[in-house]
Amino acid sequence: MDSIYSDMESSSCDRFTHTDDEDSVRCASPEPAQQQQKKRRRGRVRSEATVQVVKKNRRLKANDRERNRMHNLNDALDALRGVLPAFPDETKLTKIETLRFAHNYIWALSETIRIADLQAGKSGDAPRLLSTTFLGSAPSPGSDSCSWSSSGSSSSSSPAYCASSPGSPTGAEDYGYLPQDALMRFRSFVY
DNA sequence: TAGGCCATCTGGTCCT
DNA sequence: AGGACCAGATGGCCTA
Repeated sequence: MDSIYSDMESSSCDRFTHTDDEDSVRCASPEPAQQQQKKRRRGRVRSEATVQVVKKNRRLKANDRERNRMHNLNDALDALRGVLPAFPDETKLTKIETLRFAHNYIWALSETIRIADLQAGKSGDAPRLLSTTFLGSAPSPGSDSCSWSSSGSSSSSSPAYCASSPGSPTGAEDYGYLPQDALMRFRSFVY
């Protein structure tokens, strides 16, 4: 990072001079005083060096905003991790794992509610769906595990990420979005 | 050491 | 004009 800026300064404005007491950057003026006065009278004429300084400051501000934006995004991801079922000693889910897991989790909850509505007052099967959906033994709407996707208004469609790497929510042994041992513990947790 | 994940910088584009 | 958003590039850290 420092190298980038030092690069910028050295290459784009070789008239820059650095003062020892501050971080500011200045450009030495090679022009005679008379010429400078003319420019000043004409108004908003900026030297090339000044333009470079302005550009650099804008870039630094933009970097700062971008950093904050990404921090906000990460905070939101952390909040999402916080509401997903997890274990205290579990390693933190990666970003993509968090998103996929959340997607599947929401779908499973929706399915649970739907089944519960359908079987209201009949049986206590609904709570089992949540666990079986995550853990691989959920009944699949299609014979192949992941060829089905959420399209249209069907509430029983599977997560759209089903077929995407790294994991399939319906394959018993392939759960790229959750560590294997976590799945084993999650199984007992949900049940 | 290769590969995965992440933070950051950067330039482009769109919007207000 | 300036800010938000996005995607690509880059380099650091960690793990198998």
